[in-house]
Amino acid sequence: MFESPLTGRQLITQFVDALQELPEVDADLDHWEPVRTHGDRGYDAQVDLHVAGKSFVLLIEVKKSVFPRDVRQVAWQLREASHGRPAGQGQAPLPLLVAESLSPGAKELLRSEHIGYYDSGGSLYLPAPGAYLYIEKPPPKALAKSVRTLFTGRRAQVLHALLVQHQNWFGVTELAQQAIVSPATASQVLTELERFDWLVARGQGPSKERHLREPTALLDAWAKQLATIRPPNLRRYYVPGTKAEMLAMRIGEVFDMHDVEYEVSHEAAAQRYAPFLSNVSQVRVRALTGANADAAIGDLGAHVVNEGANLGIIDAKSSGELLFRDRVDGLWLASPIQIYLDLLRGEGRSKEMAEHFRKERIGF
DNA sequence: GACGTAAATGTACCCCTGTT
DNA sequence: AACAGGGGTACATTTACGTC
Repeated sequence: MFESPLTGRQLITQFVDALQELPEVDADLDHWEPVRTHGDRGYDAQVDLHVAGKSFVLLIEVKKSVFPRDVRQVAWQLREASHGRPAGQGQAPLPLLVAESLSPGAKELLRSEHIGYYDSGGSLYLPAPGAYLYIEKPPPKALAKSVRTLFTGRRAQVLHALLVQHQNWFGVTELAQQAIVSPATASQVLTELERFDWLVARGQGPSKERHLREPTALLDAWAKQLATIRPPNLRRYYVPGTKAEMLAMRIGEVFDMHDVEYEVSHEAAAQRYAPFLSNVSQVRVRALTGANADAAIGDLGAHVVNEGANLGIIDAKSSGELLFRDRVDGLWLASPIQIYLDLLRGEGRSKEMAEHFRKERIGF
């Protein structure tokens, strides 16, 4: 595949074309500096804009992908440029950022700073006096994808580690060990989070450490992301001969006996941390797939059912999915973060329970 | 020298598709 | 239906470089 590597030139052209297509708008690219003259950190291009009989000069800065973190620096730079330049026809030139992708947070910041923007997804914001333009489009595919992958697989393990110990400061290698990922993966996730301004850093080089400043924002974003991806498969079973309140313990014993890595999650686990429901009729377990797990399920006398299941199995392909499980009273319970995320994907009253649980047990 | 980061490279796996 | 091959994805590993 190839990632359309739009050049700055192409982006600008696309932007000017987008303006032209609007009614009563005429735009000309009148100045383009592919290479900056040394020392001049001003702007990349200038566009003359005529809209509804008024004329404006746009000073344009081009970037690949822009996050809130980048906005601050660019904002300052463009301000300098527009003040430094003689105003065209009485109007002060308007600063505008053109990028291949702009994150939602970055757009919001730009709007509050009254700096115009355009991205390759077609979003446009131009706060010209007397000629306000605002078009909101979903973020371009590349950005949507980079956000989606942040919350899956190994990367999610890094987020999990950060959330579980959100009060701590971490070096990359230390965090990588805790999350059971490579240092490179941990580093990538951290730099991505920094762009969203959810992280603070102190020190540089080998002594660099990071801390999750916005655990709420991160967990909210994760929850939001979950809604867009399909929930993991659940295998439903009925285990005969055990009373509901004893079922979890029984399952735990048998899984331990067969050396199956597992964790109880959903309602049954939440109930043990923060009682909410009067009774829980189904125990949901995330377990490492394999012969051992099959043997354990067989030993329980469990059989597959469509209705009336009292055991649900969620397959885990690596023990990274069982990160931060906790041994409580002889039973492995999923981490509070994992329980919350699982409950959100559940049915019936489980979303309600998720929020109760987050408030009571997670606290942010 | 130890660590952090980015880019290049390697690898295992999955999904799709066309063939038999 | 079974299968091989292509393409894509998700990570790890390697490498090179910068900073402390």
